[in-house]
Amino acid sequence: MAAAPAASALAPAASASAPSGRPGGRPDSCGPRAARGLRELKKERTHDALVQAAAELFTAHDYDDVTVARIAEVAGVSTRTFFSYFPSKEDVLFADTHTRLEQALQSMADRVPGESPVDLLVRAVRRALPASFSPGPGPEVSGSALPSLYGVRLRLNHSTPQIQAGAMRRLQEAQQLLSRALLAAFPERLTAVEAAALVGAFIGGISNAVIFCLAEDPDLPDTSQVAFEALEVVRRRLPELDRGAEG
Amino acid sequence: MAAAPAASALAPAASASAPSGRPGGRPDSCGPRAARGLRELKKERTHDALVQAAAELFTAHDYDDVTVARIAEVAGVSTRTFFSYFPSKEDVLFADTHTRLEQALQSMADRVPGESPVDLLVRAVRRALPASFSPGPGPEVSGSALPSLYGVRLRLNHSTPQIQAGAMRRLQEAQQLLSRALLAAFPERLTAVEAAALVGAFIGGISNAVIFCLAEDPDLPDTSQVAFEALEVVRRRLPELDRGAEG
DNA sequence: ATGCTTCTTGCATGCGATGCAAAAAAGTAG
DNA sequence: CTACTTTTTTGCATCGCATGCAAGAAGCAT
Repeated sequence: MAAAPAASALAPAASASAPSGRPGGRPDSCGPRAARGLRELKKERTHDALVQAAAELFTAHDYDDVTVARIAEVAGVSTRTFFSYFPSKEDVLFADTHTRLEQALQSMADRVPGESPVDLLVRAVRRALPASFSPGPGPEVSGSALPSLYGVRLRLNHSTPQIQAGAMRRLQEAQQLLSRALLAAFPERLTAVEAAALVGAFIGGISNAVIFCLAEDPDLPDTSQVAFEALEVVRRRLPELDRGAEG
Repeated sequence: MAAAPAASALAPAASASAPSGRPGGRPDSCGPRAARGLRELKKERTHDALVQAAAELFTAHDYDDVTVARIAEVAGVSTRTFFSYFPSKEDVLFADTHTRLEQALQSMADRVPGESPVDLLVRAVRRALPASFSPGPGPEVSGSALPSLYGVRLRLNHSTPQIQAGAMRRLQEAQQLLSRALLAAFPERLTAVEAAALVGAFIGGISNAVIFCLAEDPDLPDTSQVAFEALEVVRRRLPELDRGAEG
């Protein structure tokens, strides 16, 4: 359908999901189906209903043609309640993105002895990539498989600047956390600039390649293929592309 | 004061500045002071007045505390008129960013014979960098020196997610154009993925390093120093950081 | 001046988002 | 089951951003 962002791919950041009121995004950790009380259970149900409703509506209509009131209506709650689950209309679209980032950060945490900084970074990125580009149902969050918010984001990203901007900002925040984690894994060997430059180079190279190719061909079959190619370019072929010659 | 974005640094994209009505951003090209009629002159004056008013207000107050109505009032026009000069409140903050991108794209156009792809890219980036990080008055647009929107962006960028998002989106669009230009400069030697990966790696590495360092120390004296360091890391030290050893 | 074009302005409208207080539901005793 | 506390939902009012429209004002030509 549409085209632009590998940005949404690598996930958002650690922003608190609960706006003001109590009914936070979801009963925090506590295993998938360990709802202790009826309260927690209904909160989870409402949360999922809102995401589900949003996914369906955004699949069928443009971003600006879907009102928060309509999402809430389909989910069976009042408009006001929506904003006690998500701080903005935009956020419901990124409800599933915390998982990938946490995976990547986890990879960063357990580092293999002989590994180089780039090794570690690449391993973390590789682990997050496949889940980021599968157009199928996103990683099931909390037992009930949510609809593919990734697919919706992918389509809305070239049609709606606001979504593209939000995706890029979240990707940026993820890079900050990854940089910090990489620096923490190699406190002796890396400076802050080196860690951040490495993370930015790999994530930036991959995401820009995917976005660029999607802009050329919106119906690109395999985006993860492009992502892995770009990864290799940044890691291996960069010196070669720095050698002068006549093209 | 504040902290985050080298993003705003590299400028925005080719988005049309005029929303709906005629009174576009500014009489397009036609030299600094070649106003042919009274119409064009007043348009330019109003445009600059709006930017000036916005810069002053955003310098003194937070983004959300400055209403469009107030900006228009200070500029001496009606609220409605603001939106015939800028499509949104956000856009007035990025009124000066087209210059740097055009500079970089221009550098891409005239390529030196023996130059490698990385050479060319680095030259283009190097040319855009200094202008991007000087906290002084931005590049004077059209004769009258406008106040430093860069400084305002820098401060608002860590306090206002919306601005950070907008800056990242514009940087992303700039990367798209740079990728296309680089590919056009080396049609035989580069694939689309390679060109995009290169651009993304360098811009991503630099911007993430600057943002990361600014997050650690908001009052960092010389951001361009960090930028050039990051550039060298991506270009030269990447292979070294890929060699396994005990840290 | 007479018209034509272009820009400005005010008005009405719709939507996103927040604060507040009342109503409803869940949880906890007794 | 009843009474009481806590939490969640809801409606309502409000504000700001943004757009469309039509009337008015200003530049501009003949």
